[in-house]
Amino acid sequence: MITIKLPDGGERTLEKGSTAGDLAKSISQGLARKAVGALINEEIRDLATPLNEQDKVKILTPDDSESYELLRHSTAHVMAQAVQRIFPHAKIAIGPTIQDGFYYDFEIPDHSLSTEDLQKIEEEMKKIVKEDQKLVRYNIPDVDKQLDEFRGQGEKFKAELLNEHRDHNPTLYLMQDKDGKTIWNDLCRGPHLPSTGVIKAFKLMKVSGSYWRGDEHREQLQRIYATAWWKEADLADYLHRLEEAERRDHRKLSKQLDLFTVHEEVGPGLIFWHPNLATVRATIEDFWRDEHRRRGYQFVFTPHIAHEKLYEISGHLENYAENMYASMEIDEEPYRVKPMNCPGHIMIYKSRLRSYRDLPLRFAELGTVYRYERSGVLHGMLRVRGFTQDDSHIFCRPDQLESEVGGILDLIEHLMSTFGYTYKAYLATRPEKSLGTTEEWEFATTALENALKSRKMDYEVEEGGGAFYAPKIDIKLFDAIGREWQGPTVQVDLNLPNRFDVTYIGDDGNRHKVVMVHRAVLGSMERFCGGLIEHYAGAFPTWLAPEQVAVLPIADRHQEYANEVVKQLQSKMLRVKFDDRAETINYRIRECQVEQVPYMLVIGDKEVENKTVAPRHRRQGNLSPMPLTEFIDLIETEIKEKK
RNA sequence: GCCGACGUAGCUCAGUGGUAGAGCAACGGUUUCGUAAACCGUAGGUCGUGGGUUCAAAUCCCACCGUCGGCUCCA
Repeated sequence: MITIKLPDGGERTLEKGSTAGDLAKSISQGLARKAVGALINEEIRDLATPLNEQDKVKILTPDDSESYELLRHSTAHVMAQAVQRIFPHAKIAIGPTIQDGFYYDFEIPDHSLSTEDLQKIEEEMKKIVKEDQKLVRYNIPDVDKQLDEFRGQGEKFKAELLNEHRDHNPTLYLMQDKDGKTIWNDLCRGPHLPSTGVIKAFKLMKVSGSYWRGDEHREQLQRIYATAWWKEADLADYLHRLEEAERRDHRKLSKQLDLFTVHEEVGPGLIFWHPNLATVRATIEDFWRDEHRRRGYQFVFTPHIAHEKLYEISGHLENYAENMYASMEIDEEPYRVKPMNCPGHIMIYKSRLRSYRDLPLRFAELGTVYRYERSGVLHGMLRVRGFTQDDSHIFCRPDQLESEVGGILDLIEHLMSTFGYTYKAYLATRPEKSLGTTEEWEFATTALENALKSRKMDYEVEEGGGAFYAPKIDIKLFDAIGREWQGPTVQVDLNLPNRFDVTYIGDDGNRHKVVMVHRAVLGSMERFCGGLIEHYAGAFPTWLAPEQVAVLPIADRHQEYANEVVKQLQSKMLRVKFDDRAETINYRIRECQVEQVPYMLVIGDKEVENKTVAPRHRRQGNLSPMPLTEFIDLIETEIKEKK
């Protein structure tokens, strides 16, 4: 007999050789019916896994979030089998689970998968689900024999993987029909559902290209992305979430709200900011400058091109050339468009001797840079070739590093919460390939970590996730619908101070290497504003809105007073839209609603007579009529509070 | 860059070998209206670009440009 520990702290005694499934049965018939797998010592396993003495076991049912792993992985196998039924010459590669679903890669000679194929494959998958095939784990007893079999079938990818995993107890998962006959198998470490019959709601989403092992020099494969859920309702929810994301797509909203364009005549990845979005950006930049002044930053400006010498010293030509634009000749000398602002800021630092008393120096610049991105990765405003970073470099003494990082984190938290983002920090430590000494890395990493701790910021350590020249804190943002965005970053640069020999004179009269911190809070104006559009779904809060208030006289006889209102609002620096076109009031209100103007002031007989305005808020609807001064107070307060 | 899809009026889209269409927007007129689309009319397109097939091409073929979805999440 063996004793098994249950999640509620209880124990259960079973016969030796019992499986997780047996345990479920011994607990209750209901649980056994619902069971799809087990969490054994914190690991997701098959229901058929034999248990050992003192195992901690939790039976997994569709109510447990861990069960999605099983569902999606098994559905991936169902899909692979379906694809091979329809395309017998298809060779299977890998099929892992991903966020909300899974994919599977195939090599299908002479056929490109289309949307119609996806439908056919889905139909075939439904059959396999109906057949209720058993998924059985099978230890490969003779690897060479199995390799021969895979090779005989032309399953070269499986053969390659098996050969690599030959010493790790490789397993197959057999898919068997009602009579226990194996009709399909896949090299897989599992775990899996007990059978395909429990699979309920799935949908094949899209086809795309991929490479075997992500290597562009190897076989080009076709990938099918899919999603799977325990209930149809959950699938519907998921599809609805995708629709919501699509509704918020900044490229789509840009057309509706006239925000930005890119032009074929100009080139891909180069953004034209139209007045509406430029207003948003300028407002953010003003805020950004204010917050930097408040924190002792100094603003600098640096040239957009520089002699190649600069990038030779910085090492960018050596390590970053593939992202830089080609050299141009000026007076027979080679110049480059700048891909980064750091070397420029170092030039300013090095323009004179710096004393320890001068430090810290905090140089900040909204610096525009140009980087080559492969054509296929460009994406609206989020991935572009020319962009403006809210860049800053802090030059400080080692004893100042921790408090400087603390100051940056304070700025980050202030800015991000103003925009309504929640966030989480990641501390990325030294990667395998890296510059610098162990002491430098330890010193810098500890300073970053201490700053996080003393601010009580929630963070996770990403071992080896740092840049080759710097440990860093990366902050991930979560937007209004819970999506994750790449956010602020703080890096302690262990490279450039050496390359440029950036020093200060210490109180001992000697030269010391400066500590250089590189940081961006918004990242780039392009990506940040693109993200904001989606975060707010185009409805910018009043302080950012391109047009903050619209004035709408009902009829011509109200124009004079309406004009008066417009003047008053403008004198308060409010961004006013005056719409006295001969359209119906309904029409003009609708247009403002579509344009997401926060406030509309309707002016009719009553308002003229009482010298009031009748405000309508884009979300709250009509507010009670009030004197203009009262409305100005209201909107000014809102703007001041950055709402 | 690679795989796949797509490119028709400012926008959203219809048109699959035989004279380019609709709605919205724009423009002109009428309407002067109380909280999400008044009415009538006008104009607007070398169908992404270039080449080819054909008596005839938005439509079929090729090349290029651009856009979109992917190409990291390891059996």
